[in-house]
Amino acid sequence: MATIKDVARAANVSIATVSRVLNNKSGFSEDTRKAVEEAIEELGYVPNGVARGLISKRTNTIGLLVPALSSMLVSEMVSGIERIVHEQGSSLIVCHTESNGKKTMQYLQLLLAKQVDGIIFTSGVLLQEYYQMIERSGIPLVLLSTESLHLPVPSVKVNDRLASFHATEYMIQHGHKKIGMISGNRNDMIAGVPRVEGFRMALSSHQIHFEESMIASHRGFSYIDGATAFRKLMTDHPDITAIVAASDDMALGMISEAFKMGIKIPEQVSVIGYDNIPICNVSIPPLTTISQPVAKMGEVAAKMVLDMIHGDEKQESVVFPHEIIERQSVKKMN
Amino acid sequence: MATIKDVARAANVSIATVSRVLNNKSGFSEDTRKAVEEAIEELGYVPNGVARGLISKRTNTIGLLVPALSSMLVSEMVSGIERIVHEQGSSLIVCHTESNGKKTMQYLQLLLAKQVDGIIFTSGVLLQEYYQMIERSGIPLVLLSTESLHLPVPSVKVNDRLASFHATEYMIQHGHKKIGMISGNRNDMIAGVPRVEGFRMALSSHQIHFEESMIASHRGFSYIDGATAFRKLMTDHPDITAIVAASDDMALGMISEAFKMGIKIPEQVSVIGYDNIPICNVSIPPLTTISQPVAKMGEVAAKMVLDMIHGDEKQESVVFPHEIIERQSVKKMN
DNA sequence: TTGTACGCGTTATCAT
DNA sequence: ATGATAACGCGTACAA
Repeated sequence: MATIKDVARAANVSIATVSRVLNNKSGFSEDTRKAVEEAIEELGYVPNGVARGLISKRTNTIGLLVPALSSMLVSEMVSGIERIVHEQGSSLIVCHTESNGKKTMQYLQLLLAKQVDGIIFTSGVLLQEYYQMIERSGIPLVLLSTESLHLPVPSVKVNDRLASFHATEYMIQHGHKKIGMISGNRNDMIAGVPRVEGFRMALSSHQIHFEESMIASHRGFSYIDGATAFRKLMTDHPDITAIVAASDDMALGMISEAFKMGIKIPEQVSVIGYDNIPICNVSIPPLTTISQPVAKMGEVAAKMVLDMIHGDEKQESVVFPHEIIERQSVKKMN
Repeated sequence: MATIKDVARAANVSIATVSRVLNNKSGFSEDTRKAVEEAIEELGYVPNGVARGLISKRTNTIGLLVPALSSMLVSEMVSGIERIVHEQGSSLIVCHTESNGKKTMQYLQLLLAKQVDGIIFTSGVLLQEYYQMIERSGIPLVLLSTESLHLPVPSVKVNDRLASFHATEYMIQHGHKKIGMISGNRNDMIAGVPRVEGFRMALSSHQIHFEESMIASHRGFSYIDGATAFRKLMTDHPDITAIVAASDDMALGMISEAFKMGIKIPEQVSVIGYDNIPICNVSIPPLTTISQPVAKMGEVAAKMVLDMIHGDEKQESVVFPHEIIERQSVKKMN
C-alpha cells in the first residue's frame, strides 16, 4: 500500500504539501495540486484512516449493539442506522450480543479499544456495568428501543405500554369482552412487561373481567411460542373472542394453530399483532397490528449519536408514536 | 482516556514493561505484573486499537458489502458472518450498497481507508472496477452468494441453476405438465438468470412444452411482484397447474393473490418457493421451498477470509447443497 | 528483568 | 507556497 511518503516522492514535494492538498488546507499552487493529484491517481493512494484516527482521535466509526440480527425488526433498524451513519461519512460496526451479559461486556471492550466515536445500544436492559464502562470512556451513547429509568442516557423508542393499551382498547371498541393475551417472555423488560401492563390497564380501565390465566406467556416471541400459547389459552378459556399478541410472529403462529384447531380467524377469534412485519400484508387473513416506525427510529438514534459526537451535548429522548394498522384479523362484535 | 503512559507511571515502570504484560510477552516478574494489572484496573485502561493497528498493520476488522439489509436472507448471513468474525477476535463493518455502483465504490474506498483486513462481497456482480481496486490494495476478498466467472476470487454459494432445475423437476415428478414460473428481475445475474435457466432446462430435459410467456417476471422479488406476476400468468395460461417461484416472498404474494382470485392452493395450483424464510412454516398452506444453508454459508465465507488473512493463500470456492423442504403447497397429480 | 528510543502514517506547528 | 519535525499511542529491537 502506498503511503503519503510515496506520493510526496512521486510528486517531488514534501509530505506536508501532500497532506495539504489532501485536506484542501490551502497554501499550494495549482501546479503542485496537479502534480500531487496525478501521483495519487498513479499510485492508487488512499489515505490511511488508522493513522488519521490516531492523531485526530476520531475513527468515524460507530458501534451498534443488538441482541440478535436475524429478525425483520432489527434488520430494519440496522438499515436505517447504517444509512444515516454512512451519509455522515462514518461506518457501522455491528455486534450481536444475544442478550448475553458476558458477551456484551466483551463487545463493549472491543468497541472502546476500537475507539468508536459513539455507541447505539438496542433493545435490552442497560446494566450498570455497561453504563459505567461507557460513561468512563466518555463515548456518546444512545438507547434504541429501550430506555433507562435512572441513568441519564437519551433514548429513542415507542411507548410499549401505551401501544399495548391501545391494541387492547381497539378490541374493546370492537365489542370484545373476553380478551386474552399471548405474551412472550414475561421477564423481558422491553417487550414483555410493558405490553402485559398495557393490556391489564386497558381491561381494568374499561372494567372488564380479567384473570391471570388469560395471559398465556412463553419463553420467546416466536410463532411457535404463539401457537403453543394459543392452544393453552383456548383450553383454559374456550369463550375467548379476541387475542392481543405481543408480536406478529406470535400472532401468525396463533393463526396457524387456530387453523389446525378448526377455529376461524377472525370469525370466531380476532387477533391483533405487534411489529407490523411485511408478511402481515399477505397472511391469511391479513393481520391487524401495531406498527412502530422502526427504520425511522434507527435513523433518529443515529442522528442523535452523531450530533452528540459533534459536540451537541445531551440530546432529548424521543418517544415515537405507534400506529394501529387495520387489516382483517379483527372482527366487529354486536 | 488513559494511555499506556499513564499506566506506566501509575505502576512505576516503563511503557515497554506495560506493553509486555499486556501482550504476555514474558520477561517481567510476578510483582511487576501485579503492579501493572492493578494500575490498569485502577485507570480503566483499554489499549488503543488504533495505535496498535498502525504499527501491526492489522485492524481486526473485516468489511461486508451487502445489497440490502432488511431481508431475512441477508440478516441470517450477516448473523453467521458476525458470529465467526467475532469468535476470531475481529469485528464487522457492514455496508449496504443498494446494488449501486457508485455507492459500492464509495464504500470500497472507505474500507480501504479503514484498513480492513478482509472483505466479503455479497449477492451481486463483482465489477472489474471493484475487483481492481481491491486487488490493488492486496486485501483478501471472498464472494458470498455470488461468483465471478473470469476473476480469480474464491466464492461461497449454492448452485442456483441446479436448485431451480430441481424445483421444477419436483413439480414434474408430482405429475405436473403445465408449469409456469414467477421470476424476479430477469436481469439479475444472481437470482434472476440462473433460476430461469434451471427452470427451462428442467422442462426441456423432460420434453415438456414451453413458451416464453409462461415465465412472468417483474422488477423485484417481493410478494407484490409475485402477486402481479401470478395474475398475469393466469390470464395468459389459465390451465397452469404448478408454479415455480424465484423467491418465497413472491410465492407468498402469489398465494395471497390466488386467495383473492378464488384459486385454491394447492388443490388447483401448486407452488414451490425459494429461500425457506421462517414464515414458510406458518403460511397457509405451509410453503414447499428450496432452502440454502444461509447462516452456514456466511460462516464459511467468514472463515475463508480469516484464513486468507492469516496467510492461507487462495482458498477453494465451495458450492453448498440446496435442499427441497417439503411442506404442503404442492399437490400430486394423477 | 527492565528501560530507551525508533517507527507505524498522518496532521499540525513551526520555520523558510 | 513549501518543508522539516514534533506529536498521536503503541510494539519492539536494543541496550543496560
